Amino acid sequence: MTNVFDDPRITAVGLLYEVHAGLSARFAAQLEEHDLSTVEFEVITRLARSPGNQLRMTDLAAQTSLSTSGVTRVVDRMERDGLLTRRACPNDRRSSYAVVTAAGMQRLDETLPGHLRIIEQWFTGQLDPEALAALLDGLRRVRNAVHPGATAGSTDQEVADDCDRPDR
Amino acid sequence: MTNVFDDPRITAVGLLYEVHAGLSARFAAQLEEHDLSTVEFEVITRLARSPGNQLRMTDLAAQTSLSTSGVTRVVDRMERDGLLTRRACPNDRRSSYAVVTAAGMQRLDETLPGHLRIIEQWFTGQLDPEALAALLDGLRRVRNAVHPGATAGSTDQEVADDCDRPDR
DNA sequence: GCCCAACGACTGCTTGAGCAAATATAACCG
DNA sequence: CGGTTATATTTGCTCAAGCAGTCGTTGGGC
Repeated sequence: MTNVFDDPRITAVGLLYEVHAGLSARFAAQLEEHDLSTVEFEVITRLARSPGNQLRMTDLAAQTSLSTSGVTRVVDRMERDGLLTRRACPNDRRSSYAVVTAAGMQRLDETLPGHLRIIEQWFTGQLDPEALAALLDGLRRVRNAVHPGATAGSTDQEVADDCDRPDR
Repeated sequence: MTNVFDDPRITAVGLLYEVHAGLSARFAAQLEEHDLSTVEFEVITRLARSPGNQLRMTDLAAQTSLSTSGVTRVVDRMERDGLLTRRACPNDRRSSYAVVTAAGMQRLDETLPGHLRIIEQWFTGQLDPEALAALLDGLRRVRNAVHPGATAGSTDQEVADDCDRPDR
């Protein structure tokens, strides 16, 4: 019975994947209560954390797990549902912005607290502070190695400089 | 700029997700060299680690991320490609087994070493033993909490008892 | 100013996955 | 034994996502 699949490396990956799957399922369940899919939540979050609550379609694609055509379609749906709007970029008529509407911001506001609660309940709250720190530290080091260009957070170096009227 | 999205909980999840995405991408790239998709690899692995290199369709679905209809179709494709065969269950004519063929086992043998190398290179090898242990311990605890019925490993309690002629 | 390469968004097509219905079989109960 | 209920798999339909091609726009070289 001493087969390859008991290899600790396999086990390690299995663990990571099970945690991911488990959390994803919890998230999906909670998001569904607010009529949001996982990608819609990701999209609206990325937009909301960006200056002016907007991003060009391409940048949005770069920050999410989607291709540009995927973004086109998610934004289509979300625009239809009133969560987002497209706005033309005044300086470059090829580009357009996806902007979160008031309704979209409200939906996000309704959704976030529960989302944070779930993270707390099933992830961060499961470990005492040192253990959590150790976990995150390990993850961070692996992330930095495997980095597919991530740290996607605020990568907007000088984006939204001259192409943008961030107010409104 | 002190917005909600800098919340450490969000960051923690982001880290986990980036690690997952990064590793998944590496895996997919290596698997593609051997003409296997992620789910195909998951399927063939689950089967190969099971007694007789086979599993009933339903059990296979339970052990993977797929629905039963999803399993039907993956097995369709893999059968067409010669990696798997269906075999009728002699005791229950509703059930059928998916069995790994010799070609399937060979494909898996060709694929696994590289797969393990990738895990080592980008994941387990990134941390010294204690840090890795701490990471895995943290993951394990979160997994046990969020557990969607996982520990999918050798859950086959008394499966393949009377419904099975595990030999050829 | 003109041309051409690069770029941004969108669309047609294909693929893979899930849900729900259909089919076949099994098990149970009287 | 006959009927009802549960279980295993497959199939029809729908939908979301990617790739590759299209169209309009931009910017640089000359």
